[in-house]
Amino acid sequence: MITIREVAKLAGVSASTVSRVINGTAKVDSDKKERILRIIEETGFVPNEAARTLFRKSAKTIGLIVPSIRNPYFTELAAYIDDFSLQCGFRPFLCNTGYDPEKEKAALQMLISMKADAIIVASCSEYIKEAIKNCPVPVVSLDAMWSGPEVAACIHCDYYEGGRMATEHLIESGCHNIVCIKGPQYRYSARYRYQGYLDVCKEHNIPEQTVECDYDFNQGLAMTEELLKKYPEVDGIIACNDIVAISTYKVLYEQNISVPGQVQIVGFDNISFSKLLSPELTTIIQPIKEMAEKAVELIANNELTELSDKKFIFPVSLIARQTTK
Amino acid sequence: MITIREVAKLAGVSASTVSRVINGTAKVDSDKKERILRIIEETGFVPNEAARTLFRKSAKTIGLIVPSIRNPYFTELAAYIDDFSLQCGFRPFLCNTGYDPEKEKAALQMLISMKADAIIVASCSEYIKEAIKNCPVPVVSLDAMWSGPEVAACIHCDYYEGGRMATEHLIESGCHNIVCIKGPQYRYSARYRYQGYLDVCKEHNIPEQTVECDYDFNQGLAMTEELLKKYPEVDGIIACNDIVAISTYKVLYEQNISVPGQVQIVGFDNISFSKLLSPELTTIIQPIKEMAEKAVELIANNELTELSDKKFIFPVSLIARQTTK
DNA sequence: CTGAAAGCGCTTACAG
DNA sequence: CTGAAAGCGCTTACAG
Repeated sequence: MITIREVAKLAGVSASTVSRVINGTAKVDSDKKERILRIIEETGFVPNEAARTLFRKSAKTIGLIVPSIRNPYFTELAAYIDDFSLQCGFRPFLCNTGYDPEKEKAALQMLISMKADAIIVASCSEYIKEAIKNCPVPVVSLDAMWSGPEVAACIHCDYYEGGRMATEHLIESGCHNIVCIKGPQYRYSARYRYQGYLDVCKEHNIPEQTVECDYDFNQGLAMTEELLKKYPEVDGIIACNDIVAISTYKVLYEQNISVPGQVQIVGFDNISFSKLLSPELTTIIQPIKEMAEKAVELIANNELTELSDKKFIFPVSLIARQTTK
Repeated sequence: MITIREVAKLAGVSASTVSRVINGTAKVDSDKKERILRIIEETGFVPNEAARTLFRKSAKTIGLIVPSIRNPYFTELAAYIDDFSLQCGFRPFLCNTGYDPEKEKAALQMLISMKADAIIVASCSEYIKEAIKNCPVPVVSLDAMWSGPEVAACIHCDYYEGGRMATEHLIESGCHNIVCIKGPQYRYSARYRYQGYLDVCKEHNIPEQTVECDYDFNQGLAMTEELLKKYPEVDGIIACNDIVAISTYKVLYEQNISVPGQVQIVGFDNISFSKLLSPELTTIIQPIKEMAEKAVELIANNELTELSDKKFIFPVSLIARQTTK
């Protein structure tokens, strides 16, 4: 691979000068500039990023740690972070953890060693807090209600209100027997949505009817069957996320229970697939795009220096489609 | 950030020695070793990857360029490449191009500048060939039937046979009026699948009935409506991929045309979503996992040095689910 | 078994 | 406007 020194030699100038035209960091005689540019073009020279990173102590990259890229919710999140990062002149670096706390730590470590400028952790468990504590680069928590000084900023949406909205919508749509498939309760998103459901039930004097389920398709299948046995009168289901809502629909479909005729369904997340389904899924929208944008913006604008505990809570909304009346 | 020199000083040894224990690259006195390890632990020292990369001229990373991470087919591919790369001691680096040739080139350039050890390009158009030609690192083409010396290896599956299988399955399932929604014909995958359909039609003396459609949901919606007008007698549809198959199902669902009762559908890809749908989608399976594994394996085992034109063609298979009888 | 030295390829004060 | 020098943090011959 050709180096900046060789380019310099070919152009009859010093490496400093070549560097200056590449980076536009100082005025350079236009003749020389042209020559240098031509040589770069001809030789296909590209600066060695490792050397640059070593010098500036920054890789100009934003790390993103997600539990699973296979989950379309995170895929979308990643896609937005990707776009915004690039737009802001950062390389996005995506790490999958498969929900494994050890891999979360490993990813964090790797990103640090690569001189990432900031790290966005999406939907991580609290286990990682410890590891984040002495992280030398700012960490932004996305889609998790962390508080505390570990994290430079915390961006999430109003899970509680989402839980309320879903329940109220079902009531307004004529449901009398609402069952909540509550998500994994060690997660804030699940806990707060459930609380929203609970409060609306109390306000309306409706009994609490629940089963619990991970954010997982197959478990969604199993829990829906259980739900049907436990609450045969059900006419409305709040699924803990869209994936589980899709399992729910599947079980209902197999059992010839009409949706939304006999049972109505609401999901959470508005993953892109939710509107490809037939019937299209009614769901709670989290403004993923805006949240992703905010995260990158904070990093790019360097608003994380005096860090500690910035919080950004985004509103949710309900989109009524075909699984509710 | 603490450096290896500071660790060395704290441990009362030289940087060389610390380096040796970190990399296990030579015997070190066990007392010193222990001391060094303790200091590393205490200080949370992590080696600067940029410096390492600069020295060894390799970032120990595998670049992956895909058209769109939002497409679940590529997401799955990326997830497998991710896992396998990590297992082989490489960092996976994912780049999205949004089907933009300029971004493909930019991604390639970036990966080169970062000293990636190899680059996997998935489903790229032929435009990128030119850029690949003088790529200093080996490029593996995945899911595209490129030939030629630009590429160190070419991994894809048997598109033609896939096209045949889909058609034959529909015929065996009792279809008499099969319409092929052929994919974008500038893509090998689409071209060869279409050819397979064509040949089976000829063999069975069935008329060719087609519309053309990008690998895109919304266009799939539009083309299905067109198809229904153009061929009102249709009783079997071959969609160019699973996403389009899902659009097709949607249009049929909205028009109260029963699937598979009145119209049967076959897709291509077996994206994870295809079996979450109700009814579950009959589709042609490409062994994505095996293809991803092969790509990483070639790179990790350094079988690409004498490069040029290694070809690996994987067999496809059909999985009959609920959209065919 | 261990350390001093050189070098990976860049960039930016520092002189001029 | 431009070049020589130093340094970013590692690793590996090279001596010992």
